[in-house]
This record gives sequence, structure tokens and C-alpha cells, in this order.
Amino acid sequence: MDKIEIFKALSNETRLSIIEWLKEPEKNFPPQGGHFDDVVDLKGGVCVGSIRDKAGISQSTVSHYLDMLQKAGLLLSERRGKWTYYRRNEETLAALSDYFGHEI
Amino acid sequence: MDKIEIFKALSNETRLSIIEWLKEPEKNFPPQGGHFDDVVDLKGGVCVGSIRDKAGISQSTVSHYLDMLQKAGLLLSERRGKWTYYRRNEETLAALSDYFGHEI
DNA sequence: ACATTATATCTAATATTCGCGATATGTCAA
DNA sequence: TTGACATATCGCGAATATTAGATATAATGT
Repeated sequence: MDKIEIFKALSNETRLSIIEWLKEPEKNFPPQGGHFDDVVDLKGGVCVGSIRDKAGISQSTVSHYLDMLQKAGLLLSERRGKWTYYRRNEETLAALSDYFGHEI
Repeated sequence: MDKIEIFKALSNETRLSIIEWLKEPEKNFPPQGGHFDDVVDLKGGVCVGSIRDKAGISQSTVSHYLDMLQKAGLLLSERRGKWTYYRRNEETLAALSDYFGHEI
């Protein structure tokens, strides 16, 4: 867990919002995965387009942001057909919360 | 509590270390306030010079860093004669810990 | 095979941060 | 009141971040 990389990733209004929005995906985004015939478990993941719509920034920027958050260990992604679904990496977030509770 | 400003302030190895060092000032820094005749309560504060020595960076940079950390609400400062003593602002740090425990 | 759609990557202009030396300010001691 | 010391501020070039348009890749449907 690279704390510096994590704090840099969180040092931006939009990126911090993405993390917060993804805490309650069904509340903050439209239903996901309606395109699929068979039922797939998206684990609360949200596709890039939905995040882009919510954030109101360009596609390339949101893609870059999601990559930064993933590289920092804050998000996980899974590709399903044409779509990539991003969800929170609760493991890292719990470790971070732990860090603040004890080290800081 | 401006979270973005806080995360920016913590997005630097030296600045994050300063916050950690100041959790246990007597362990990480030489005894403070030896210059004073009468006993003054420094509340665990450490002077800029000691922080500069520990961090191994220039005086102007450490002064700037301490200012950033203070503006973000993470540090408090108190001037005593020629020296300025910096200590943690536990109120903000507790609020931040709370944020991670609940919002994130 | 080809057009369409979703996402990722490349490129580049602009903005911000980093970290230092130089200089200013404030404080004390002689 | 002058000199010495601690800290703060200024100014700057270098490095890095921001953000978007253009383009590439990957998957799907016809």
C-alpha cells in the first residue's frame, strides 16, 4: 500500500467523489448490466460510461482517473464484453482506515 | 475540513513523515525548549530547526511544508521567542480518521 | 468483412507542485 | 543599536499533474 500514491489519487474532487459514489453504486448510478442476456454478477461494479455521465468530464479523462485509482489500489476492474466495470477495493480502503485509526 | 487540501498536503513523503514523527515528538526529536529559563509548556511542539535536521531538506522548504500542513489544518503552531513550535492538530486528525471509518 | 459502440492510449497545451537560494522579518543578547 | 540566529517569504526553473481531442483497440451485431 503506497500511501503517497493513494493520497495523490484522492487529491482531486472528481476522483474522491468516484470513490464515494461507488460506496453505494445502486444509489448513485443507473442499473448496470442490462445489456446482458444471462445474469452476471457485477459485484457492484459500474461501467465507465455511467461514471463519465455522473462526473461530467471527458471520456479520456475519466478513463485516466479510473486507471490512477486502480493503480493506487483503490479500485478493481473487470471487463465484461464491451464494458469495463469498476468497483471499490474494500481491502485497501479498510487498510487505509486502519492506518488512520492507528498510525495517524 | 477541506479533504482535497488535506490529501494534497499528505501526498508527499516528507510531509507525511512529519505528521507521523510528531505523533511521538520525544521519541523522534531532541528535547525542546532547553533555551528557556522559565518552564514553558510546549505541548509536544517541535521547532522548525529540529524538523529540518530530521527531514534533511532546506530550511525554506521545511518552512513551506509546515505552512502547508498548518493551512490544511493538520498542524498547529506557537511562537516562543525566536522559535516556532509545531505540533499535530489532533482535532482534524480525529475528524479525518472518522471520515475514513464512516464515509469511505 | 464491416460498421458501431465502449474503453484505452497517445499527444499536447496549460496549470500546479517541488525544492532551493536569496532575501526579509522578528527576536534576543551584548 | 548592532550582530547573530530562527523562521518566513519571494522568485524561479524543473518536474509533474490536469484535461481534452485524436486515435487505437477490443467486442458486438449485421
